[in-house]
Amino acid sequence: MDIKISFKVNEAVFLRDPEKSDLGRTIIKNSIDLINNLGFEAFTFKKLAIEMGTAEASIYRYFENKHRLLLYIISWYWKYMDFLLDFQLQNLTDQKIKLKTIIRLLTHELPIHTGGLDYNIKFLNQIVITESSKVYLVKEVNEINKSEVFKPYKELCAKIATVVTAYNKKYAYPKSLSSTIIEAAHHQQFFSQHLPRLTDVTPKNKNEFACLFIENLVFGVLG
Amino acid sequence: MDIKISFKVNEAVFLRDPEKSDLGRTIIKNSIDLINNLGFEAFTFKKLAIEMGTAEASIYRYFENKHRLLLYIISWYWKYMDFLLDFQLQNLTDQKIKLKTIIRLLTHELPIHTGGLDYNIKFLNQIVITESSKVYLVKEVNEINKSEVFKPYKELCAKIATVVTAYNKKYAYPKSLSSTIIEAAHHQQFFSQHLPRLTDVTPKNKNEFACLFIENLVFGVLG
DNA sequence: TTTTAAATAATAGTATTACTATCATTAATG
DNA sequence: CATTAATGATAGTAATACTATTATTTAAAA
Repeated sequence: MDIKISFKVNEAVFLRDPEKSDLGRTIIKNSIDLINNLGFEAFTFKKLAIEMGTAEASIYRYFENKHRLLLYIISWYWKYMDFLLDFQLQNLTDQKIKLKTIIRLLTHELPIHTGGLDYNIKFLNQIVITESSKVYLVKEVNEINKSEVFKPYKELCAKIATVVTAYNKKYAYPKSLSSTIIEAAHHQQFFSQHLPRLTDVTPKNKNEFACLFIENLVFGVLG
Repeated sequence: MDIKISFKVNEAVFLRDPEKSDLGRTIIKNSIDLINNLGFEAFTFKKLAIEMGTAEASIYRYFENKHRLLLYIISWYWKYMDFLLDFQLQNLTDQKIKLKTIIRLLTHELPIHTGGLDYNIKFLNQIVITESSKVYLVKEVNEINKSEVFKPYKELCAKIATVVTAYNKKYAYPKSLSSTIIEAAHHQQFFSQHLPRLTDVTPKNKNEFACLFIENLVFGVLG
């Protein structure tokens, strides 16, 4: 069985759908590699074009600018996370185990799923940790938000909030808790990698640290 | 009594100390206004120079680039926050009240303190919310960190962690909780302003929302 | 007060970035 | 086979992110 997973990212994000052509898919694949390599600030369409052996203009036919490309990648990730969540929560009835599954998913590298993901998952993970907040922390956030491109993030957040509420009906801030654990998952991973004194990471629990901290946080608040 | 508050920002951040000349102070003051206006991405030294009626080259004598300028502003804010914290925690003995004071400080506009702050505090606050994470979410974070420029953030975090531990000696993640509440304070304010569905904000509690959420979170985890 | 040094203004210049436009070529579709 | 759509190749422009030079002003030292 050779399942090919693909997600529809909101059309407002791109000019031409990169899923629908070889060039498009190559753009995404190489972007993930190059953004991971250079960081988003130093990443340019010119460099990407050279890397791919294509013309800069060709990339501009797919994305208005590099911010939109990043938004595409991050949206794709959110959709994928949403899918994995549905998949992994299937048949679970214990809300505590559901929450643990969610936290585990948010604080670890994406599992390599059967079927053709030719994106580098390790790199994608790093990009999400380091660059994802840059898609909304911009002056034009209200404008961009009008075209509903942040919907995947909001839906993921809403889905987690549902489980939070199912676990504790009296808790007053399910959505804020959800967005906080998503963001904290990224921050605590980034900090434990680069600025460890902002965390309580130890050499021993390096890989599990963010997961442990957030579990403790969530079940602390929710009881 | 006319107290002039000033904080020494790590010398590695600037080329020439902006506190020590009129031009330097004007650069900071106008930067805060202009970054708030344009957002950090669209902000340039050229535009700043025009705004100030000076030459672009003059600004480059103070800061290597706009990232360093932002780092200066954010460091200044961290130092100021640290000072305010010392000031407001003075004479408090109840650890719960201390924590509430900290949370209140982190989730509200800076109080306008007696004495000459000619920076626009409202703007500074918005910049911290929207732009502060951009100072460390960069590829060069390890390099930059070597020159100790993130020390003010780490010290602030450590100070909050001390109060956390004083409140609950058994809690295992005081530093991670501290960095999380600092970051969540920013995120939840940003989200409640621009992407409210990622939060549980209501029209009624708009101003107090982030504070209420984080208080609930902190005392939920710490008991 | 003069001399000297330091800071700033004014101007120019360069490489890179962030695009847009044009046109020829290739591939896909009907 | 003809037509359309996608790509490649090339050029060009305005803005960005700087560096360099020289003249002028201001401040400090002799």
